[in-house]
Amino acid sequence: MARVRAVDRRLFLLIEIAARRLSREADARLRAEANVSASQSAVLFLLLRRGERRLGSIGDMLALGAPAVTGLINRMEAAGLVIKRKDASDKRGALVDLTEAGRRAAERADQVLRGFNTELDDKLGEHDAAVVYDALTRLAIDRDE
Amino acid sequence: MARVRAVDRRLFLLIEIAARRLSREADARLRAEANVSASQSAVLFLLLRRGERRLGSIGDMLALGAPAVTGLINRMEAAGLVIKRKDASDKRGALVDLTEAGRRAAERADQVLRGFNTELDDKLGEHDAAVVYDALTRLAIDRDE
DNA sequence: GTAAAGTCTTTCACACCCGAATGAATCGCG
DNA sequence: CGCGATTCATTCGGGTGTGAAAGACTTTAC
Repeated sequence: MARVRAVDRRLFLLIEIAARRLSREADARLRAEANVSASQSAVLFLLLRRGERRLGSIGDMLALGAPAVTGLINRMEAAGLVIKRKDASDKRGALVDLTEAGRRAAERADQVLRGFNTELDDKLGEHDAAVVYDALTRLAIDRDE
Repeated sequence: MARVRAVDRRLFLLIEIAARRLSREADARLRAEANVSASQSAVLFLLLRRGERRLGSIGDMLALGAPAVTGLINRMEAAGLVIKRKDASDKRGALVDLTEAGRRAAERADQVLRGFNTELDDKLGEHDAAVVYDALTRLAIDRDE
């Protein structure tokens, strides 16, 4: 039904379309099975694996601007997934960490996305998945220095 | 500076991050040089190549839901880029077409994105770019039938 | 020590996307 | 023909993103 090829050959537009489709699907599954959004799940995974972090660090890792992180974390705090506290060693900043509920949600979300990712890998095949992963990593990394 | 690899190995999250970075860059260039947004440029290219279309058709091609298309087209109409008129043969629907200003903006935007795309291709290399293009196309196409 | 510059987060105004619900027009089938 | 199902677009409420500007704090330089 979708006629993606017809739209344009520009890689940038194609990535946007693919990202939109995948996000919609992933978001629906995550909300249904783990009660979190796709954006929230990225923060949960980050905190689960790397522990407590500053807002700015979260933004660097997820390629989000500061206002986006502020809003996302505030909503997650209101949902009881994370707690935010002032950084005693630098009172400009704030540290974010998982709550117990956040940790459980992260683990449920991990299961959901693990399954989703397996489906995507199957669809692409081993070789292509590896190339895509590597290529997107190169694109996602800062160009400037 | 960006530590994308550290975040997660899940393809879906990586695509989101890459899409965000590329969109930010493309959007900035398009606004500076063609005075349109990245989202608007996708509609402009579609109309330039394929001519007048219904709102729903635009949504199908760009993987956008109906409310997103309504808002996007309304903003573009307010900016003088497109005109919307009732479809005489089916009064439920509306047809969207480029204005003269829209056509000029589409051509400027095309130049901008052509250059951007060349940079991306150079960064990826010919083989990887082809694989990524093909893989994303498969991902972007509807899974269900 | 203090003034200037830099860093971190928030606020603001707005673009852009979603699902759900609504209204308008058409289609399809009895 | 006529009425129920379908389709197309819009509105609504809300999440998620942006750049610009402001506020709080820290660092740097003199």
